[in-house]
Amino acid sequence: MTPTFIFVFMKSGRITIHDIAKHLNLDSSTVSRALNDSPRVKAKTKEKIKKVAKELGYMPNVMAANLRTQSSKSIGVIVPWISRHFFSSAISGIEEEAFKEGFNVIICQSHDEYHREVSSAHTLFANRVEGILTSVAMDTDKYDHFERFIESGIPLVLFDRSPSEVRACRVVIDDFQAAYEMTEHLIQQGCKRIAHFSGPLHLNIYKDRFNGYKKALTDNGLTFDPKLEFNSRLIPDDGIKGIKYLLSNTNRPDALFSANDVAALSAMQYLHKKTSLSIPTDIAVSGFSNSPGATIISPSLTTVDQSGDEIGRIAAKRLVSEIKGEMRKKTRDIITVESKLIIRESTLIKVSHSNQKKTPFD
Amino acid sequence: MTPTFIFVFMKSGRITIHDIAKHLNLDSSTVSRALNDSPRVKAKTKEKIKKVAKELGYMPNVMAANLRTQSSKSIGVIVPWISRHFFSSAISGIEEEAFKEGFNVIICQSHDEYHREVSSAHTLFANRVEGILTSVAMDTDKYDHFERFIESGIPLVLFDRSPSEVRACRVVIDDFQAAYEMTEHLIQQGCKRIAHFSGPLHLNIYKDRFNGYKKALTDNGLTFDPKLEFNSRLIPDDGIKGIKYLLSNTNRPDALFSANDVAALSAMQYLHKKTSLSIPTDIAVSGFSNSPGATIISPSLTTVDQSGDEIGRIAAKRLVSEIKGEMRKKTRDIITVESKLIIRESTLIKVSHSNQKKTPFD
DNA sequence: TTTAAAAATACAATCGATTGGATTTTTTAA
DNA sequence: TTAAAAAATCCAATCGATTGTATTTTTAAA
Repeated sequence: MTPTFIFVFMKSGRITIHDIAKHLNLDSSTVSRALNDSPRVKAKTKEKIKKVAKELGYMPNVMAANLRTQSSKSIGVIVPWISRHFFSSAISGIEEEAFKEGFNVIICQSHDEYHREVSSAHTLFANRVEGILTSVAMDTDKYDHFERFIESGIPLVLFDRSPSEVRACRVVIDDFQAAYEMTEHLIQQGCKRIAHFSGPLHLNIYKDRFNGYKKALTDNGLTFDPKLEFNSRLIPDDGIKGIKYLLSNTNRPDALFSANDVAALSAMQYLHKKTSLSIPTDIAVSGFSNSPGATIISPSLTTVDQSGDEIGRIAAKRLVSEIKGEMRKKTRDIITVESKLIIRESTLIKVSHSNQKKTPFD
Repeated sequence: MTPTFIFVFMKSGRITIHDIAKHLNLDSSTVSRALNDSPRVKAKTKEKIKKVAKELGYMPNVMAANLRTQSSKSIGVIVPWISRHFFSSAISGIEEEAFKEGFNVIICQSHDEYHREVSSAHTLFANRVEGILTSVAMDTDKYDHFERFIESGIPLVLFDRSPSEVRACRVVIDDFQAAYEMTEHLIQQGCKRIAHFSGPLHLNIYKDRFNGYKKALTDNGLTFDPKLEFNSRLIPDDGIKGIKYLLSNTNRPDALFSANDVAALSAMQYLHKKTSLSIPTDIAVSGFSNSPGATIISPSLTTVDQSGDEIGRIAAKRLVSEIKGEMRKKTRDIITVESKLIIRESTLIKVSHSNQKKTPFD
């Protein structure tokens, strides 16, 4: 290689398979096949080609390859809020899995707004993502923007908030069962008037949690009192409004099961600062999601652990296998990920042996 | 348009500019120019073309355009942990800004490991990202993997953990000043033996915080006692180890300033559960970052607010303007984002009027 | 009406890798 | 030694949009 040659390379910026081919007096097609380990190239030739490629610092131009193969090697993710712990954990799991499989992850957030979700879906479609992972916005009650992917044969996997109206695989936890167990736990602790903070009920997760709660009540001889339900979007402010509402009732509850941790935490803070009620003896409190705050608050919050990381990982795995065409048929499978009741101080009225855990402080 | 024609379109899947051109008996170059609003195409022709494009449901093939223009329209982000609140907020801000400018955001996480950071950088380079945003891993103390971008003229912007060894713009807060103010605040509260949880000191942010702390001590007539420094990676476990260590000293501190919230929070929990010391009267505690847990813990944690969202947004803005070539010279600017001392209960020994804030519970 | 200038459009190469088919080289068998 | 089979390599089209240059059409001026 002459100095002039080097200069040309430097100037043009990047090495292509043609440069390698020229170097070895071969055709670029042979170089391409060699680098892709095609059986059509002799082993010895492959070696030579790979050696030169390395020497010249060759890096394949992903865009060119993608154009030719009509594959973008990227998947899209739409979540309500990137910075919400559950979602960022899910993204983390998705990223892990996707990168392992050679996919890039393009992230969008809907801010829980329908129109933003639609526009993100458009953007991802235009970017030719090979698959979509999403947890829908609270506002979303129409699903046409997803149909487009389904019609184009682009795999779609829903996780967490996953409306059954969408014809796609769903990765969820058993919200009904988890809520049922949580409610039974409260009943076992002796609670009789158990209140519930419910979320938007057009979203299956909140509907299921609500139903699990009601079923556990009736199965245990308690009747569901509509006055003990407070429906909201479950943002911090709603927790305060909700607990205020419940306490304003003549017959206040002796337990609160919130459909998410966020609202439970702010309700607890309200109880601490503005009332003399103590948790859990006067009122037991539990949440849902096992957010980081649950162990920070005192008393620590009983909740349901749903690993965002694991859900994200599993959803991504499924998506990739659909993209690769490994699925017999892209049916509307429901993949249920294990969730777990985490009993902490906020509901432990009767201290039992099995519930006394080692703390990290010992 | 004949039915056969439609069929061909359907079958081939997607409409290209050539299809539009054929439809109107024009050349594809004219179609391309029309869709890009080139002045070389008559207004009337543009209209016709856009109308047909819409009718046929044309969507540009981003990959083809990118290949031709040699631009990927995407930027890469490498952060230690996607799911850490500060970073997910930063990503959120980055996403906002990038999408507004038509860039996709490809996310990688280093898990605070050097080799993962290197391999992420490689992946992003291979994907021809047009710019990189990063906060480096704790383990990272070599920076060659970034040089490659700089040499190739690919803009790089560091935020948060941003070693000055890298020849790139940095978006940071004034860690020295913030730590200085925090320490002075503790001194004003009457604390005399102020301990510090320091982070890895090869990272500028932790070094600056440490230095700001020491300077404030000496400026206020206190001497820095090395026994009151506990150095670690500041993970939750380190908070416990650190406070245990400090309490084992003969002369225990009356204040603790942790270089992050995580370690401060776990130290506080240890103090609650395993000692009879009360916060802030026996020992005042403060952290850094204003993580969500800071308002959940009781007493609420005094800390320094650094908006991840804003830092991400500003870093992305800068990166985009470097990509667009709007910078005169890509000098190693340092952009300082405003941070703010948030005084809460964990350090409020003397209650002053100015510090009494309205709570969201009123 | 003619012609030069300007505007609009067409042509064709290009980005870099992939891939079916054609051609050349090597191997194997007769 | 030669022909057929197999292996290795080359040729050329392709993916879809972009863009410099060439050509045609329109407009304006003489």
